[in-house]
Amino acid sequence: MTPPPLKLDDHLCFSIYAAAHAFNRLYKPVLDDLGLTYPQYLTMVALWQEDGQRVSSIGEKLYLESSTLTPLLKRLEAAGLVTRERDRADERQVLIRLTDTGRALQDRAGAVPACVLNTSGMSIAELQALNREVQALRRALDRSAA
Amino acid sequence: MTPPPLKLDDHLCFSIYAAAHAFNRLYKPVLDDLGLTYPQYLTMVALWQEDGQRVSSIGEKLYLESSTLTPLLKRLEAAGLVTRERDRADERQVLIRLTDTGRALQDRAGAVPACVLNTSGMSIAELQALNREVQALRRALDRSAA
DNA sequence: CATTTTTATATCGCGCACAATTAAATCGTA
DNA sequence: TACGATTTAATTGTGCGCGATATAAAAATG
Repeated sequence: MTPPPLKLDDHLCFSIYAAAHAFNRLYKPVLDDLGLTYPQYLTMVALWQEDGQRVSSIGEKLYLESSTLTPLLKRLEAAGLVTRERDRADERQVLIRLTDTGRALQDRAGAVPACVLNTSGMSIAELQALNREVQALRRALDRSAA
Repeated sequence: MTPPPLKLDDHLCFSIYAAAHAFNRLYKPVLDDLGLTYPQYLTMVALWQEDGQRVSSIGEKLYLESSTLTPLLKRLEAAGLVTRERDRADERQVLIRLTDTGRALQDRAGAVPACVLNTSGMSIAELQALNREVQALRRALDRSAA
């Protein structure tokens, strides 16, 4: 009486994994226009929301480790979008701040979420509802991991 | 009258992206036990469902390119789970077949989807319903990309 | 005040993930 | 048969993403 083996399409994890790739492909031309990768875009969104954050603060919001963020932030710095500066009060911390160029990029960044609305054929309400469901799933998966 | 800038949590793409990472973290200990990474697990699921596929056939099912699959399949071959053999009828094609070890691994692989049920606190019906919604989202995003 | 522990970021190694390119085999059509 | 177009997989280069570890600063401890 072993349970029947799950097929690919029965895996919720796979539909999530595949949807993440689909978003990446959809965003690719728009993000190329901004000169950003997708994780870089998320980092900029976090900084537009609150400037002058520490590396670990960004990591907590994006659920990413410093081993991922440090090189990513160096690339954003090389692109002239952010500055990386040690906090004088606590030299362990590195403060990430937007440059004028980085701040200005926000004006063009609305094209990213906009293209989801255009191409998915789903309404804002539908997208918001699904967003809440997936957020609840993530929280449920994270709870056990803690 | 520019639209207000979207915050991180307003992004459906981000909840999907973060949920994919959460699955990875949840699966990590179980997959370590099987000696597989997550994309390797998906590849094995595809082969358990249908043995003897070409590289491109696996790629179509997982939405992955040969540049991703070729090294991944070589690692599965090195682990003794699959064989890679050129089709004699058409030497361009490489047929991927399960070894006895690879087939046998399926018996222990049920632990992977099982741990979602255990830790998410969601019912099978809820997980299936969300799966269908996310699948529909992926299809909607893919349609425009074609 | 010296030692230990904790905290914050950086480094390294491995495995994806994809775009662009290459190389080889097959097919289509003259 | 010839030969350009197509198909199939492999290769290369860039950028994540994380675990393990290193380094340095700050805080806690005695």
